[in-house]
Amino acid sequence: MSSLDRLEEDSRLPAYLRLRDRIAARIAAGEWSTEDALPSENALARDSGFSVGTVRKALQQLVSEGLLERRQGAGTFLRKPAFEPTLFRFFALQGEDRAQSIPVSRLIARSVQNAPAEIAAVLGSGDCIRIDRLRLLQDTPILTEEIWLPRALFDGIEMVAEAEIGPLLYPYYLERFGVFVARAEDEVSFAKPPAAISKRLRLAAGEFVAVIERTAFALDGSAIEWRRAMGPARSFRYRSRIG
Amino acid sequence: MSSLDRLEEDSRLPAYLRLRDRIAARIAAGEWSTEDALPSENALARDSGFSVGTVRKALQQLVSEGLLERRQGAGTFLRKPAFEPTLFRFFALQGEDRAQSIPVSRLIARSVQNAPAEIAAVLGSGDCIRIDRLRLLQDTPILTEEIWLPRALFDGIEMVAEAEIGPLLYPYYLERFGVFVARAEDEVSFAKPPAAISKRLRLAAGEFVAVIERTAFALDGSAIEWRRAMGPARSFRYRSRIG
DNA sequence: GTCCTCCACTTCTATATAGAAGTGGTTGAC
DNA sequence: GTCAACCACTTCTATATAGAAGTGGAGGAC
Repeated sequence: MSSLDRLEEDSRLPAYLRLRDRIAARIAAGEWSTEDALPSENALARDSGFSVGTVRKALQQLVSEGLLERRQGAGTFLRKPAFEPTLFRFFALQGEDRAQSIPVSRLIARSVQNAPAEIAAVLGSGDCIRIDRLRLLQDTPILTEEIWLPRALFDGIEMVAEAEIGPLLYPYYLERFGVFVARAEDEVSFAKPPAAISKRLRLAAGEFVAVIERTAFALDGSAIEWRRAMGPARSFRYRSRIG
Repeated sequence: MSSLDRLEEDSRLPAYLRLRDRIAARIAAGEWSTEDALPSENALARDSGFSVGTVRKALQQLVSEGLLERRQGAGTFLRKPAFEPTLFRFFALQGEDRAQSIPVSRLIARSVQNAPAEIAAVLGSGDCIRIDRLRLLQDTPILTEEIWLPRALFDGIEMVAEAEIGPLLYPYYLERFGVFVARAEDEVSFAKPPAAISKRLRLAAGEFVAVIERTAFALDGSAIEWRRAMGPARSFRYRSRIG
């Protein structure tokens, strides 16, 4: 089931972009694993029929998209993007020992559902899977998440054993479903939480939460995931870089 | 007073990076205005003595840094990064008419002050100018800002007529002081405001604020400005893009 | 005036080539 | 065994050249 089949090559596109697409498809198909060198420029040029310069441009493109990294003298390597750490850094631990404690994920519920209109509009379809997840740090609830995935891409994820998924979702999306998260957009706000959430996070009465609404996108720009995360506003800290 | 003088060219750097630095210096010196075309690749190659390919690489570098944009057939142009719009988009107007109302800036106080230790550490000097500013939308206070600038770079800004500064600071930094803001780091959190702030924003008793602490950096990576903005948490919305 | 064609100019694509710079393993001297 | 020299291999820099693709203005047909 090569991903190449689905890829109708647009001949109006310049050669280096078509080559980029072909390599990206092979990456998505899992042809190379992380920390494993891709073929060299010369080899790719020979195999593809393009010149070395064109191959370089295609590879450079993939580097700028964050898919590959190249090390002079050593080779070209797959780069697994590290999204989750940034998300978890949102909620800084109050006091002392930050380093030693390990965040834990617990799946609360998974089901096939019709997404609300706004979410369906973003994802392009209302036929969705909903995942509810709680993340804890030293048995203290830090973050509750509500995650919506289009069933067309992630069919079956509601049945997988929890242990198989692991604490990080984006790498799992890639490995199991061939879906690569290229970028995301966050929207941060503050709100009074519904009673159920308040209880789940063990908040004091009237305590506010920070709300992070995130839309994740694939390389081609289509939306892949929508999620809403909430955590105690008191300990909230969101870092972001502009420009 | 050409910025070139201060720039000791590191001869170990590859040619395209040295050329990049030279062009960046000319940009920072204000040689070209926005929406004004830079010299063509051919012209730059002739003048600099490098080949066209090397010039292209230097320009491409500046594009990827967000300083320039190139339009095929038309030319290479300065790109003024649009920071302030993003900052103002933080606080969405609650209800109806968003488009037609125009945000207003009002300077509350300006003075030469010794910065607190944490801020001095970031800016590299405690000898600072402090600006307090209030931003309003339809006469409603939306955001109060406390801005710290190193006096070495911005000496005299505390005396300038308010009308001259205008509502946007970063363009003014560039025009008046030759300081170019290349990127910034934001940190968003949630807090109970001091009484003075609460009053200034006309908040109800016990109402919380969203806090945005921003450090702005120049091209060379040095910190140029630190600011803390606060606004009612209720109407707060922060957008950010990852990856 | 309005539209069309053409032209000078821009950036972009694609190729070829030569050597520099860095990496990692093998080989050989000691 | 240890170290250094070497080597095959990688990516990176730099140059040159030819033509494609897009822009914007000038000049002519009507």
